[in-house]
Amino acid sequence: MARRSQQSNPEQLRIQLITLLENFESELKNEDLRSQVIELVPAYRLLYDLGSSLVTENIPAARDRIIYYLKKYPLTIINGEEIMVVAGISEWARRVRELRVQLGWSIITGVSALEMANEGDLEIEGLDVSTMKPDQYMLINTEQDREAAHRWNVANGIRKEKNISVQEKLLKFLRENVGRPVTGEELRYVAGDKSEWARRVRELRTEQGWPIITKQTGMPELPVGTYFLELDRQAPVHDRKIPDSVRGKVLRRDEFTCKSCGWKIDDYNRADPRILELHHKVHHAAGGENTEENLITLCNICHDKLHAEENRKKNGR
DNA sequence: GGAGTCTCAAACTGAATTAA
DNA sequence: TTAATTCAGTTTGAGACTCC
Repeated sequence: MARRSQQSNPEQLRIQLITLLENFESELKNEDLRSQVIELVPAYRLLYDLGSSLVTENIPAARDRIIYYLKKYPLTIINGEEIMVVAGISEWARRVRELRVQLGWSIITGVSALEMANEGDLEIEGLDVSTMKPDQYMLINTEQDREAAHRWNVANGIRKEKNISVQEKLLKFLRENVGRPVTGEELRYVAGDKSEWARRVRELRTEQGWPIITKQTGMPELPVGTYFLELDRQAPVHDRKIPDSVRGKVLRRDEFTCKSCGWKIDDYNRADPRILELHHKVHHAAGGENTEENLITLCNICHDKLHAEENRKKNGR
């Protein structure tokens, strides 16, 4: 089936629709169901056209009208029915998906919003995203991510892999994108839409020590709902037990800055892909606790140097 | 003729409802 | 209360049609 022809004058469409519905009064007296249904079909067509004609800019494609509408109201919960109206096609959900996964627009649905909100990865001032329904949508970033098509192909390959856990798939995708932000929707897709994917991501961060950060857990300039694997390396085992709450407080106290060399999270670039780590002043092995007082922020370069120096002293070299 | 656009159909999932 | 069923929404490959 191909695209339908579209008329663009809303007032003309409105009048046509009213005329059609008025004429339908006599059809209602007709007892033949099929005849009634056939008479009503043009009204559905007209309603579709009227909805799409509300976008007064000359945007012929339904997909473009959808993103136009979402960009007009970013960080706003949009009902699926609204999108249906401006799209003016029956398969509007298919178009939303293409915009999201193939064209790189950060459109989240209620399903992923809830998952991310539950893990504290999606906080938007003045908005309770956890109340979003599965058929509600939100554009969280008005900038298109043009690398998304490539990432989508990578994600698709990983998603289809057999005999591999959801967590392993998520980690594999993140490691394919070290130093590049990925969206929660992409992670959900990689996970095969299994629930609890956001929890699996948190476990990778807090229990397995992968430096996966979000707006809330270390990189304030990241867009909401975005995940970022800073470096392809795990934190040492003893550093993996630091609670997120303590980690966040120490990073904020130290202003996301290495207390040795002054490297800041803002200085991050792929040519010098450092990460910020927490160093125990009194070593974990010596009974040092995971408290704010006993932790200090260092970049991984300074952290490694410090431990190497301490080992040299310990070995009398 | 090819790119772009759109719909169909089937498989799948989770929520809601109903029956036992 | 639990199991079964229904419903609604999502995803995806395939293919039809339009436009340039």
